[in-house]
Amino acid sequence: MKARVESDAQGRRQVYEACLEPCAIEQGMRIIGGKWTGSILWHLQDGPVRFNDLARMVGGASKKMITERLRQLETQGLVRREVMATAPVSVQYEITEIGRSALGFLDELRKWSEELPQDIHAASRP
Amino acid sequence: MKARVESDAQGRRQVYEACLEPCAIEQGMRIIGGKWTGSILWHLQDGPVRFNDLARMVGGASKKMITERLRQLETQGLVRREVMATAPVSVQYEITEIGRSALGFLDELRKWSEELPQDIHAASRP
DNA sequence: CAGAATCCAACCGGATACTG
DNA sequence: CAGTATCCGGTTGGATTCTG
Repeated sequence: MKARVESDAQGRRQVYEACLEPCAIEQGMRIIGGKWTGSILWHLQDGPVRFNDLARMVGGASKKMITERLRQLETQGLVRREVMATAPVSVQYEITEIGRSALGFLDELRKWSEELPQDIHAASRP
Repeated sequence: MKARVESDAQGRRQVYEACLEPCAIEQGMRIIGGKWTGSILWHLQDGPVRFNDLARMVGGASKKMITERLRQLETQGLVRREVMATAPVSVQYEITEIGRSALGFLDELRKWSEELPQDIHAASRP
């Protein structure tokens, strides 16, 4: 999992590349690190939310983005989609148990992020 | 921080958009969610590492990427760069206290990712 | 060794307009 | 309401080559 650098008997350095592929951290980031993904899961933690409400809750994201992320989360099994047979049609999104299992460190991330010196966020813009 | 959907006395739904900007989760992701960023920090946790060693440890990343992420982490104060006056020149990268404070949930992320059903990772490719 | 420079194809994501 | 379709500029990131 973690690569090491050591020196052999002759003092030559050697890199043990134990983290070639797949790296769990990178893999995990590709699941919940996408733009808006974390926010979407976060806003689903208290129960099902309808599409347009979700789009409003995740401030700044376009409906196109919300749709794409939701589709991805659905195929990954982190979110469940339910169509209510009403008129006009209503669609609910609900977090699954797998999705819920990510909320723990999403909260860790939130706390970490909030406690950072403010200028760090400023320095994070391209 | 978290948006809510409620119904008023007349039964009309209302979205309280408490998560407009800045959203701590998104902000945090923009710091450590970048490609290779997590891996870089992860491989610095046991002490300073030289540039080329780091490039080998973070499997799959080009030197260009490693450089870019390291520069970003440096301006954000998560990583410290030290040039050793040797010949040929040697450059060390060391994690700072702020950077170290991220290792906690990076490890949470790693554990979460490792315990996921394998096919989820497969479903995460575009 | 530790990058910088350049090139370029692929992808991302916002804006806008349209639909059942 | 809950999307889909299309356009399109900007960014990303790999490959390659060069340097002190």
